[in-house]
Amino acid sequence: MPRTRVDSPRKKPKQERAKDTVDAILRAAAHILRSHGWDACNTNAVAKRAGVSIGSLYQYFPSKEALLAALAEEHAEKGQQVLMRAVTAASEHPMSFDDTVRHYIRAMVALHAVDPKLQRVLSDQVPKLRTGLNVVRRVSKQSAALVRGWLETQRAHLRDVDLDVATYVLVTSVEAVALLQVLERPTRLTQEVLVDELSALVLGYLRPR
Amino acid sequence: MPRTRVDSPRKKPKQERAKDTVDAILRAAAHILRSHGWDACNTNAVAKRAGVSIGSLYQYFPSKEALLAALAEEHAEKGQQVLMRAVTAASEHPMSFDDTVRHYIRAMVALHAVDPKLQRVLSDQVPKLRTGLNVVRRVSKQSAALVRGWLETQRAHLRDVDLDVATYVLVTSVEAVALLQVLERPTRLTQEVLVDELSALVLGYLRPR
DNA sequence: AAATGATGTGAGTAAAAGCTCATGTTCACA
DNA sequence: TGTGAACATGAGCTTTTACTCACATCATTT
Repeated sequence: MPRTRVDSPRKKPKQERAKDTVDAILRAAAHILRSHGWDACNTNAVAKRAGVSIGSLYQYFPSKEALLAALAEEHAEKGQQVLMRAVTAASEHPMSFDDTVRHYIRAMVALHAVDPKLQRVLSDQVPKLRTGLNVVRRVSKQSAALVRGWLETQRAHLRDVDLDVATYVLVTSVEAVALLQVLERPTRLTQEVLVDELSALVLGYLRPR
Repeated sequence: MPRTRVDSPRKKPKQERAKDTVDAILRAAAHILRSHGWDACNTNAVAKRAGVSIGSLYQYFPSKEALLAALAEEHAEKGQQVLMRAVTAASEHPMSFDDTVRHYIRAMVALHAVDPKLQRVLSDQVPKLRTGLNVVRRVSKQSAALVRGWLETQRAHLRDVDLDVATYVLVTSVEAVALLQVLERPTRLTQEVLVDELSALVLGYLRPR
């Protein structure tokens, strides 16, 4: 593997056909990640699948890393939108503590059910992209902040617990269990069951004895 | 990256100095994984760090994959020993339901505190080793079976729950949270706190309302 | 229509990394 | 002390892959 770059911005597409090119490249990268995994996702293969020349790819992405980072950001932003919709829905229809938890967990499970293969590959491999504080990291920080903020308002329903610690424990375990949807799992572990179990996990953890 | 092999067994070391060589190679691979990660762990670097020639490495490991699989197996076996010690300790000193949970969780947290960097790299990357049903997979199956078996004996203390599903949820979330020890985390999340929180998580999940 | 810039091409370069093999060295044992 | 087996060496082969560049084509402006 030769050196990889990371730096130096590249052209932004200005014409319509250039936008199509960029999109074809991102679609192709996503497809290869899903179907053949991270290691198979090399720039030549992406260009070929996208039906463009390797040169075109490097017109818009300065490096392989930048391409994958862009894809990860796109994916993360879609995820954030799903979450934000869940937040506004929750604020418009006030519910009980328990129902609110279920509501958010349902959103998380749904989030990981969209393109789960890609989700898995990205969450496995994105950490090693040395692209500084990127959108992905920002989104997960925001999610954590969201959880923490909500916990703060619900202190009355909670056992005595350090909110930072609780946020970490919750975010981590919910994420890990929701990601299970991609792997081999007991057949009975449907999406609905997953929502039930994660709710039980979270509520049991937060509830005073 | 050229073709990788996977197949064809290689010599077993018979003399003492050959055992030293093999060990040096494994130590070197572990060190590089810890300090520079999976991608930096190439066979040439391993051989160099081990102070042996690349040829020697290939005398004992038919491929890079075989080397890393061997390392993973070694690590997994150490882990299994820790767990088995916890099991026998628990059977020798009968405890309450809650204390038993804490006891196992303490063992899990301790397990992940031993060489946590290596632990993290291996659990991130081992899934993609196409080495069939290997020791690693066997160990995690065994652990799950252990948990499931124990849950079965404790039905009386449990809410009504599908044991397969519960096992999955517990194993996954405990593993994920225990792995947090390696990443950036709130400073207050010490090992002791981790044991407390994971116990709360597990007990809250299993306890009838 | 000429000029200018945006977009597209793909053969080719260079470096990294897995792995081989011809050859040399050490050890066990007669 | 000689002989064969085990062990060790490292230059170099080969494939893979990130990336460049000289050039061609398309779009827009004047």
